[in-house]
Amino acid sequence: MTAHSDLHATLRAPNPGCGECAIRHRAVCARSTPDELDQLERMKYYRSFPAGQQVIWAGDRMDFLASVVSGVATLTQTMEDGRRQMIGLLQPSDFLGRPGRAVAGYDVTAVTDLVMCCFRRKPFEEMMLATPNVGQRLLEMTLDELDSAREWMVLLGRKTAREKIASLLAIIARRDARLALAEPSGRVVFDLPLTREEMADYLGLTLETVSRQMSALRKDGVIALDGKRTVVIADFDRLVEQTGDDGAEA
Amino acid sequence: MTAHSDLHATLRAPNPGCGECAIRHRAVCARSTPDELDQLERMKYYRSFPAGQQVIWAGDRMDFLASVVSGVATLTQTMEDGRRQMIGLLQPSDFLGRPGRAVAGYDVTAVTDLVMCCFRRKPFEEMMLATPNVGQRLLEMTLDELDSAREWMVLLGRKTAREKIASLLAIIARRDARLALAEPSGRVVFDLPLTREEMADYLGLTLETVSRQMSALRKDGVIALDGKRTVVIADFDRLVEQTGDDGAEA
DNA sequence: ACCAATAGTTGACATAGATCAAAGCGGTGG
DNA sequence: CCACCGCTTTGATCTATGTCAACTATTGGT
Repeated sequence: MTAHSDLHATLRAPNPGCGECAIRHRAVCARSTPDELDQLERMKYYRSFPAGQQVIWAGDRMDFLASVVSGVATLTQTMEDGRRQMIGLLQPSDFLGRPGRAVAGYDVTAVTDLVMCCFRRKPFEEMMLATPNVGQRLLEMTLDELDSAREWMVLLGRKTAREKIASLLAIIARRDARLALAEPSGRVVFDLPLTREEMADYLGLTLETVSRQMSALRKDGVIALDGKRTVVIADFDRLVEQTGDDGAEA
Repeated sequence: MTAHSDLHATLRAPNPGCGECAIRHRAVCARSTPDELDQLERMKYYRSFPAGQQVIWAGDRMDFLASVVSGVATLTQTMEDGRRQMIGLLQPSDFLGRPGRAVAGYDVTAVTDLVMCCFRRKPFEEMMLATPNVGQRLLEMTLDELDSAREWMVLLGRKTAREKIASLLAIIARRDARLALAEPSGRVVFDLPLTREEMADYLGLTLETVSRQMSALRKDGVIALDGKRTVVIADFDRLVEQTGDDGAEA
């Protein structure tokens, strides 16, 4: 949980220095020189969003680009008749926005309390032209995102409901482990940041199917639930066997 | 790789100059200076592949990066039990390979006769570090690919079989039109570069469902077929209505 | 403490698309 | 010219997942 003061509103939070930043070594700024960090420092501001709040609507003008500092945000696309598909899940150090395009392509929502480090668009884009480090790092990050989007396409196009759920759980477990700099194995415990409906939007399923498959995995002893949101995995490898892919994946 | 030389094999084609290159203004080299083009000229070689030939297998070492000059190639991922999902469709000017990672992540197949302009990895990567134009252009192209991967995720996760087929036809029609620098509208005619099975792999369907939906669209007068592969669209807007999205898409 | 609201579960039933099977249709090589 | 092969179409049936609906559990407000 994070600082927000009044009720439902976006907050401009105080501006920690890049030196102490938790995502310093993974974010767009990972390769920036001290001099560049100074510049970034001058164009940046923190914003917080409470869980559930919309960060951006598709079609909105976005005058900033940003790194997620803490919390989780989703990117979703909604069809005219209301069908929704999640197309991205932003975690700490992930980047939001597209240099060179000021109009958002999709909805962005804070699913947990969220803190973002926002860069004013104009100076950020100028910096990308003037010096290579940010751009090079962003290319690398974008290639990684493209890879995971492609893995996601396999999930959406070819996996069964059970495999989809297992894959999502494995992804979240891996991400949590990564923040702790470990590879998950054996017993793993984590909190689901998503509701059943959000999981369904992620997986191209209905929330009922998600619920049923969670129950099935529980009945089969692959997972256990502590409350609705805390997931206990007795044996991580056993979970990975249910994902349909060969374990060697990212 | 894969230098092999005989009958059904890859051909090293003569090396046209960048000056006359058809994809010069859209490919990774779009922003390169004459000086940089000279450098690229020295690190590049053309290769041709006949329709149906595998360009790369997932896990192969790739000592080059490349632009598609002409023809169409697919990127596909195969699960252990044989389920396949197409995760990319490379058209002229599209880029293949990942700077900084020499191992292919997925299978690449020529679905039509294919010509690629290959760059030796080492000098290409050095050039990306030394000068910004290639890297900046590649970032832009990668962001575009990420956008279309995300559109694709919506298709895979939420569209009906009929909408998927209509979407694919619209995408191919748009691509063909783009090469002729026009927006499709009214009557459009094009050749499908894919078999029914490849379409199915693209769309997360079976080939039977693809065939049935093609027949249904034909019966409903949305499309007409001339042979199996030539598609005639009487009214492009009518097709777009069947895609499920609001026409304003890329 | 209670109520209302939100999130999740479970059941009964419907259906889009998968699966299994057979047959048509062009091409190509003998 | 025929036989074969890859591709496609079409039909009959099956099934995973969606839909609709009722019920339960949890949470936060008064």
